[in-house]
Amino acid sequence: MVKMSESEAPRFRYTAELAGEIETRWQAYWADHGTFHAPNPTGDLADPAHPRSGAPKLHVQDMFPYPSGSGLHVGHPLGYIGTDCYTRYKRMAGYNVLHPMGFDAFGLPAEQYAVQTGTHPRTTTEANVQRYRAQLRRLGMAYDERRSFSTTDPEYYRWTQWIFLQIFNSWFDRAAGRARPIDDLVAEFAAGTRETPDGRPWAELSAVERRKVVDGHRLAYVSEAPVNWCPGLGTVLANEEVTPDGRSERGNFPVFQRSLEQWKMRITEYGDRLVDDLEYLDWPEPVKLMQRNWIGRSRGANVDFPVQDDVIPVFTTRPDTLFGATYMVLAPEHALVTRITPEAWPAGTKDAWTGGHATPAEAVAAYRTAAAAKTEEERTADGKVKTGVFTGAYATNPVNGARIPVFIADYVLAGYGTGAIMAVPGQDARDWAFAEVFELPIIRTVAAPEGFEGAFTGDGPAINSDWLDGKDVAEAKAAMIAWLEEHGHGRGATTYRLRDWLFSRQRYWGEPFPIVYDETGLPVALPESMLPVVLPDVDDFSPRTFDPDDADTEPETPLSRKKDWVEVELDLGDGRKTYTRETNTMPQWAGSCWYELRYLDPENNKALVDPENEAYWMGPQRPGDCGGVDLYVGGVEHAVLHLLYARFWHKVLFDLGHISSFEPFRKLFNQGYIQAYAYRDARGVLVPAEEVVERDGRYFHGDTPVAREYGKMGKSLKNVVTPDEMCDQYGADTFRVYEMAMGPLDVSRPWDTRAVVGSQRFLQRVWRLVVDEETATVRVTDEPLDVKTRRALHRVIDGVRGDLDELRFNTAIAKLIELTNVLTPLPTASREAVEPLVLMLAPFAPHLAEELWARLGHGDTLAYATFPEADPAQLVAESITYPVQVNGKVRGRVEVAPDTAQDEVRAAALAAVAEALAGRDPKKVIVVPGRLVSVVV
RNA sequence: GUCCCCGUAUCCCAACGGCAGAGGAAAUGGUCUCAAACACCAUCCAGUGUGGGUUCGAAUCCCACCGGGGACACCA
Repeated sequence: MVKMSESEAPRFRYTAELAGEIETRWQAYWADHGTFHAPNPTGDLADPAHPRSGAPKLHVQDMFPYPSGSGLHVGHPLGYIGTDCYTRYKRMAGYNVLHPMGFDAFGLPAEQYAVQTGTHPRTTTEANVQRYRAQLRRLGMAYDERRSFSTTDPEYYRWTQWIFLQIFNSWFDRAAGRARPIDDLVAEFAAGTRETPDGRPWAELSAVERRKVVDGHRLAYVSEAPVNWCPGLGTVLANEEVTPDGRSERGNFPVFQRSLEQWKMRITEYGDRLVDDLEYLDWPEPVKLMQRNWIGRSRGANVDFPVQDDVIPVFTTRPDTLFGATYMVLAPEHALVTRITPEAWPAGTKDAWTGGHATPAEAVAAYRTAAAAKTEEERTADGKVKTGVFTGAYATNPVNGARIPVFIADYVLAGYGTGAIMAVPGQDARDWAFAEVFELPIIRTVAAPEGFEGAFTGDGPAINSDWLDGKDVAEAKAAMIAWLEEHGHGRGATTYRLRDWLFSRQRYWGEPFPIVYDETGLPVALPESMLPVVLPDVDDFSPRTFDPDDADTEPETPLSRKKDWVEVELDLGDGRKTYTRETNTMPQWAGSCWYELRYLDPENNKALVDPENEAYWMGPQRPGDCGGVDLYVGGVEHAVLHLLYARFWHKVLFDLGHISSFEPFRKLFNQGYIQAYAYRDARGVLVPAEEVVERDGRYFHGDTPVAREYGKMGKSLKNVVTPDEMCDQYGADTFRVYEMAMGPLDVSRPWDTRAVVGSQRFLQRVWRLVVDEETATVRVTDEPLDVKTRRALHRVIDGVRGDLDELRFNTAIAKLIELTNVLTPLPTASREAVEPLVLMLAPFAPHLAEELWARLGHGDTLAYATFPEADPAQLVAESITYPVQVNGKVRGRVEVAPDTAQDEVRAAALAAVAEALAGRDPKKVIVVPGRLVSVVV
């Protein structure tokens, strides 16, 4: 098809073939000349002679991809093209632009492929990275290729391991609210300024005891704790990697709670700062909200409720409602349940409370068994109907001595707060629902509005609350906390939903820990000089996996089978000894937790980043600024996981003085997705989307009618379109312009190959404006523009700059098309308009723009040419046409000079609509300068 | 169930509270062609999801509802 047309089209038309030739040539030029190298202030990448050396900086970054085996489809590069257009514009506008790209290359698919085929994951990964690089180069991305890396490069993960050691070798000083070196903690213990856990002097502790105390404070630590064990994957998972219905995010296998010894990171200590510092960030509100939800900070109080000889602490956000606490509920799994359960039902036990059982012990046992058998899904699915059972025990409400029954119920979660609550049905919808089922008293302690039914959770004066009466909720909370603390019944407290980050995985394809164990079984950090700990080759890449439903299994790591690697003889200061290596590997998130920093100084082998380079590219820009990447573009699916972990590591590095910014990404932008239609025939079988045709609004595959559906682009839906196909059929520049012109960057939209031709026609018109299609001669003249066209040109320049600054690429392109359409019919193509047009086109269609720029007689790349600036004098219209409205309807128009006084406009307007007024007196005349005149009669 | 975002022409999308259309696709007609495709020219197409309100004036602001997408979902 394409070939036929080329044989008869004018010889020098801008076809896909010509575009391909131009594109290949300019890609080579850019690579050969290092056109997009960005100079650093210091170190290997410093270059004082660079045209942007010392210029204002701009650091723009994309969320780097995992290089999958199937390569890029047209949806993947949307954000990359967006940042490329933006940074090319900003570079021309005078900024020193850092726009790098790397690869998040550790991860499960390469490992699973290795398990199936025996191919080393490194082989697969490197081949995929090469393919991605080639695809991105073909799209004309202006990356500084010197700054590219994969997280799997030993020279990269050496620093990932180095950061792990920083975290391992520090602790969180709550008084200071920040991380400090672990040596400071040891010094405090030794000096006696900090008490040891059991109160004995530091000197009396044995060496092993001391190490255990210190290890208990490290930000990275090993602990035996309930974790998410996924037998189907053969590994444990972080909470964030488990779906709400209790399955693995990857693979969708069942996940079980098991108590296992694993590495964790003390991210919970940073809960407050991770919430509070969101204020500094220019991020989409939904993402901030998701982070707040995930961290789940609640302020309130812990209150002690005596139950027989025990004291059960509860956490509440509403200490002000304590007088309304009419019963207590423990989670079924709560440790004290058995102890407080008496032998017989006390007098006055209601039938509804016993579940029909003869003794409390029976009732409790039956309820616990039933609750344990339920999955997480079942527990929440029928969440409306409250279930539970009376334990037979009574607690004492500390504020008024009231005797209140203690229940167990599965609406109280063992893992949150203290696993027990005081129930205040008057002010809590869940407690209200439970109280109705179990006929429990309801006492309102906040005055509800007249006629209000149900639990009232709003603000209002306290009632039925003795000395709290009349206070509003906030006052009452504060007063109650003070009272509890004064009388020893409780204290103010803050709880988080966030848990410590499970950091070890039983996988092969990840960063090894820089940790060994000595004869005590305690971890020992390897010194920096031994980094990187290189991932050894093994024969078998798979962790031991199990029947996905078999919870009673134990993880076994691939590295543990490599005995000659695991056992190692080292001198770590105590002479040569045998140590055992840690055989877990780090989770995939590790490499992406800090890559924004390595781009700044990728070849530095003395530090992860030189402080001067970090301060220049990412440091705070003004007092009160958090610093960070100026623009970070990626999908919203990383709202919690990656972005939370990266913020955490960044803050630790900040605390330890390695960097000057305390947030990694100042501005975040979530790009939309390109989705695609898929088609099924009557049997429900997918047919290749490219073979489907539309006739009269219906869709056919051959002669078979097919049904259209809308979804992700992917092999499974048989609707993949690749950028390579688009480059072959139209050229990379056309593809770039099309993706940017389809709509705003943050809006998802369907792919439509048929519509791409519109962008090609546009570029062809621009080409034709400069180059004669028959002779290839340049047809641009030095004749000045006529006055009207000049004004149009400057309006477009002004608009395009404004659009680009706000990432509104679609409207910027529309304005360039508009300008082209204005210039096309003119008898002569004037340089005065064509050159700015070519420069403004450069961010979107860089190859074509470079080619035209060269043909216009410029000897150098336009990457550093000045982006056109509008002449303010040209933006003032020579005359203004005012529509004149009478009662909201346009009844006439007047044309006046731009500087006409309002009175004159008013007079002219009234004259213009005299007929419509028909002699009526205007009640009111509104003149909106430069816009319109509105007459009210 | 709660919260957030979005509903403009056949489709993708524009429009500081001020004449609803910037741009693209499709469709229709034409120029070119032996013919077709490409290219070029022209034409066609909505009163802004629905109902109220504020205003001289509402796609835009407010309220309710409908439809689509997303987040959270016993977190005390």
